Amino acid sequence: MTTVNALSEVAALMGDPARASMLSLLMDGRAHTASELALTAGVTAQTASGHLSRMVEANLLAARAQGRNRFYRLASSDVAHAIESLMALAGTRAAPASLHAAWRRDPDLRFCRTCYDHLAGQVGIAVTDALTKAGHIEPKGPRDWTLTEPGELFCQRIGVDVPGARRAGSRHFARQCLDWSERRPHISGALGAAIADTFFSRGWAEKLRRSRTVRLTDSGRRAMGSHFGATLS
Amino acid sequence: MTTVNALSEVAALMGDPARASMLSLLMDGRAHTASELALTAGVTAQTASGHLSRMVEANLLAARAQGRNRFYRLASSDVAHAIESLMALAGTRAAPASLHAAWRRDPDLRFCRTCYDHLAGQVGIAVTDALTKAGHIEPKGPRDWTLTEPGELFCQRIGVDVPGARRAGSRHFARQCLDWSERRPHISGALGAAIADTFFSRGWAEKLRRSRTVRLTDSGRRAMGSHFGATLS
DNA sequence: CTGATGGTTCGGCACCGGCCGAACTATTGG
DNA sequence: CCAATAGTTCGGCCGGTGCCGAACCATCAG
Repeated sequence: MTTVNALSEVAALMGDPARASMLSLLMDGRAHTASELALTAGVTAQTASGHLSRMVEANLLAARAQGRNRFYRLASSDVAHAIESLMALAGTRAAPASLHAAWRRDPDLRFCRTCYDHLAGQVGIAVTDALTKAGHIEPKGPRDWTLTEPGELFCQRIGVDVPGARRAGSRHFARQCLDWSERRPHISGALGAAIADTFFSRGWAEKLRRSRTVRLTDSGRRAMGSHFGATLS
Repeated sequence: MTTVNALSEVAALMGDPARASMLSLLMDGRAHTASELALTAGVTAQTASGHLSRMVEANLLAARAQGRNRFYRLASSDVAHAIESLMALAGTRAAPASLHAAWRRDPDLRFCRTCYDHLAGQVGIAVTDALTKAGHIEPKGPRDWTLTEPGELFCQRIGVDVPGARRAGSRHFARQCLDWSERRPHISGALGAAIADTFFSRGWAEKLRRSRTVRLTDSGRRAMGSHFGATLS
């Protein structure tokens, strides 16, 4: 009963095209201003303002005032995860042919992107697969992983701040997040974020402006081979 | 762009209270009739019918007609996953399956009964699940199974007359029949009947008079364990 | 202080979509 | 063949909500 209402309320919030556009943009994990979000949603500022306050009210978004701007971001990685799950569903919808075309249209996004604050797409999957294959992470429960002792050493070696990730409050440490383009779980949670940080700080990857797309640098490609034993198409 | 629309469309479907109620009920993984879903959603049959066809259209649900009922179930585990993610956002856990009054009224019938000439109820489901899990039968088409080579040997070993079943005229050989109490498919058709015959002729089960209820004998319970690897409540 | 920019609140309009009554089809059982 | 039950389609009503114009705060630059 109550859970039903909660489900419909949350889903209804995501079900409006304008709000869905905003959420999509915010999937890059960054904070965006209200006017920026209004622009991408194709509505006026006052309409966007209404949408945004409703989503903050429902704990989908978090807002932060800075100067005369207000920045909005996803409230938690759980929100990002739910959105990814819905996008995965959209992939199964009717007319697979036309949808395939949509995928082809954005191969870079499928190759590597941010999902909230961790890596997704083929690169995210490749990293996750490599960690699994090497025994660095092991499934624990239906939606989590544990970092094994060799995994801990490996992370230390490539410069992932594991202690920092463990300190990350009540956040899940190593979570499975369903990748909508690859349709398989990649690693998220505090550890997933720490790994992504490593990719960016070591210059293995860089965020493209105004997009969730991430470009893997040449040194990033070499790192994928040497550290993760992965060959990317 | 395309992915945004897809996101909002899927979310909007889940965002209606009536549809959310239906999806919540279907989270038990079983198939439910249209009228049952209408009842729990608190809408009339015609309204429910509209909702259901829209969700089938969007590949959220799968429908199957049987007799004069239409059974609806979640189209895939991905759908269940997405719903659970949304529920997690609201901090509420998915409610456990609600028990139907009919189940409590006749637990024996629910445990084991004949469905025309084959076994149904928990035992029918357990047999079917065991055959599936062991790779003895495999789904073929929307409503049939094929008997694999190991399955053929297994049947021969426990004394199921497979050649006789194959000879059974124009009748379907191995058919999926939706179980009324378990709401999941069990095996019917000529092979299902032959399996039931084996249960009766080997003294594993016996029909109760003036009833569809079937009693599993002690040797039947042992057989369920040894041949089918199933533990029954 | 004044003007400019970013953001929110308010009020009213217009449209979408959920709902039901009524009528119709299909299956089952007697 | 008829009655009962399950389900769908059609048409029209009505409420919720997304939208914008206008007015109203807040911050910053000069």
